[in-house]
Amino acid sequence: MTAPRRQPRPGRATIYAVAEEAGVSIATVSRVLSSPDKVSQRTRDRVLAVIDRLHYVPHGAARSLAARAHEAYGLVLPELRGPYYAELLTGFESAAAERGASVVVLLTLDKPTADVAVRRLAGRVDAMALMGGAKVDPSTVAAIGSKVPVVQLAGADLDGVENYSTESTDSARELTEHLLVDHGRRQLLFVGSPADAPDVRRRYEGFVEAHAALGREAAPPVAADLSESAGQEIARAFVAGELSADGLVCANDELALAVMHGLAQAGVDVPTDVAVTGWDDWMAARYVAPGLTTVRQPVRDLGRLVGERLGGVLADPETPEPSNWLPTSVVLRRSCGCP
Amino acid sequence: MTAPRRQPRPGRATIYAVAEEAGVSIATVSRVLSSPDKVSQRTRDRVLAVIDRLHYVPHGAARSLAARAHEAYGLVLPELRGPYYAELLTGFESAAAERGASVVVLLTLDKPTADVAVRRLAGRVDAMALMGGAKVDPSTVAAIGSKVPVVQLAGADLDGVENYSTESTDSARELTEHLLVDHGRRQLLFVGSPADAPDVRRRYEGFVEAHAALGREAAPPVAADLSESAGQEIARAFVAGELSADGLVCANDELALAVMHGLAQAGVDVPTDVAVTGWDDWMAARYVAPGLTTVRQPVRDLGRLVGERLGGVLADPETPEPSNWLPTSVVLRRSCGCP
DNA sequence: TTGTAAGCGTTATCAA
DNA sequence: TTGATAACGCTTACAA
Repeated sequence: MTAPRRQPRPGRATIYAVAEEAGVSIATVSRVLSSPDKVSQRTRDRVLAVIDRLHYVPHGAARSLAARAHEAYGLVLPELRGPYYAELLTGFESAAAERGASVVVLLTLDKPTADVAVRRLAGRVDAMALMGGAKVDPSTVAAIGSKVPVVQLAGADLDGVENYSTESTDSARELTEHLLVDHGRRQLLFVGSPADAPDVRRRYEGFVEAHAALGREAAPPVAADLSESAGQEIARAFVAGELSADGLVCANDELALAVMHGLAQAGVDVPTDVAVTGWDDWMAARYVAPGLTTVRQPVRDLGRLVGERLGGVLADPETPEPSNWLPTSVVLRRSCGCP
Repeated sequence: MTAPRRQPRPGRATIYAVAEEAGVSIATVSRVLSSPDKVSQRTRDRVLAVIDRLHYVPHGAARSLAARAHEAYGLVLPELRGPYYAELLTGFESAAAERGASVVVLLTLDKPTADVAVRRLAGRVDAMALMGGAKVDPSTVAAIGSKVPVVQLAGADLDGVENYSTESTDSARELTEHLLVDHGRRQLLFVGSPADAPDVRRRYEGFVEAHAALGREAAPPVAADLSESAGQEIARAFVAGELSADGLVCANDELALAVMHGLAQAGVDVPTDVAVTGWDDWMAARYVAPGLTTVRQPVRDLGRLVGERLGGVLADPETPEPSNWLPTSVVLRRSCGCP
């Protein structure tokens, strides 16, 4: 029996309360929880019974402090709209959970002090993943990178920061060539803002490459958020004649679907009058008419890969870096002109 | 100047390193961060400069331990598919962030030891919200409820646990009556598993009530997950004649859309041959043809409400409980038979 | 197999 | 305005 340091404060039972009740030292209680085999059967049972009766739950912060591990990974995302981020988080959480780590999610959109929040987060997790589109300042990335392992997701290529993403440029080129060559489209427009996110930029690069390969010049991108309202606006502009094209390569499905819908309402036929393509292959893409031609990416796998990678470097900093991109595939449906 | 307790370990700078560098005590460094006005301008500037130079970030666990607050809220969800959970999380995170709290997300689906994870989570957060569909054992809820404030989201009515949800039964009754009365449907089937989640159960109750109000008896529910594959299976069964109905009231949009799509492929006309309705009003619902009649819920607001509520009870346990349900609205489109 | 005791890196109380 | 110092609730050598 050990000297109890405090009177049984109401609220949460501590390891001291359990130790006292069970007539053992706090070290033994700790052992019962973390290395049960180092404790005799009898003692273990007695302690476990008390733990159960008192609903004892170890204080996470105290545990983290003593064990020098937060047992948590951070994930920084711009937002959660659409299927992309949710899938990413699902894969990430799953990998984290398998390693006994919780996931702390930080959404940066609409947060004026996102960089401060990211720095703060770095003090509460063992490692973190930053989505490129979250627009965390490179200086912040560098600062926290010196404290905890940090990787980027679909981010810009920063010095010394691993970057994991799905393949984008090649698929965008393939898709664009398909429109240009197979469907003979003459005037394509890329809808999306390359400056907003590195992966959108890579898609636009593929768009440009496809044109270049045919000796043509790609039009500059038509700026648009990856949102429904941006899509409606694009459709309006198109119908109003402010935009002229026979093919719209949209940066994601949400945008593409909104565009298609707006076009259809104005009597513009897709794909006859204008082809439309998206990116992500979310569920709705195959449920609308015409079906949306798009690019499928293994986003959940990407999240899982990154979660596993964080676990890897944490376990051993020398762990070799895995392949940092995942293959995507073009999914042809009717919106591009395919039968 | 204070006695430095440790040699400057590589990796993370501690408050001691900052104090030493700035020639002040750790207490002063702490004050600079938490109550800057209690420190003289000169000292503050000097300390801040060092903090900046060293990229000092306070150790979250140490801070939580000393300050007796984790500065984190937990959110337990079954999964993240569809727009519902992502919206919920977005609202929740936003409210948490405004209160300086991080959000720890736990996904229970496919986790054999979800209850253990939830208990563990209770030791790392100041308060938590549990989604009803996450199927956390009531005994677990009770156990952790004695340690930290806990509320349920769209959950079952448990003794002593606040439950927040969107209104369901009334809207389901209204929707069902609309099908029965306005469209003269004679044979409706509810597609979904009431036992899987309390809010699905409440929707089915509304379905039953509508029938009862007309002196009819509702058919038992047709079990189905809220998933695309379940929807395909339902469509197959319908086409195969295993299910007979002139109206399908589906538990959510994902399910409804998959059913509609499967039906359309088999040449069954919606709504002529069979009406279909969903729940959630996600984006795709208005982009498919025919548009999906569904129920719109303010899910993001719900998440925000719950986050605010946790902040409220934490700040003052006597904070009066806010209204615990949010209104929903039936959205009529063509899939129910409306023009 | 068990207990003692020294941290872990902060916050906050009390003096100075 | 600042500095000592005692918690905070654990983990983990090291002893016994």
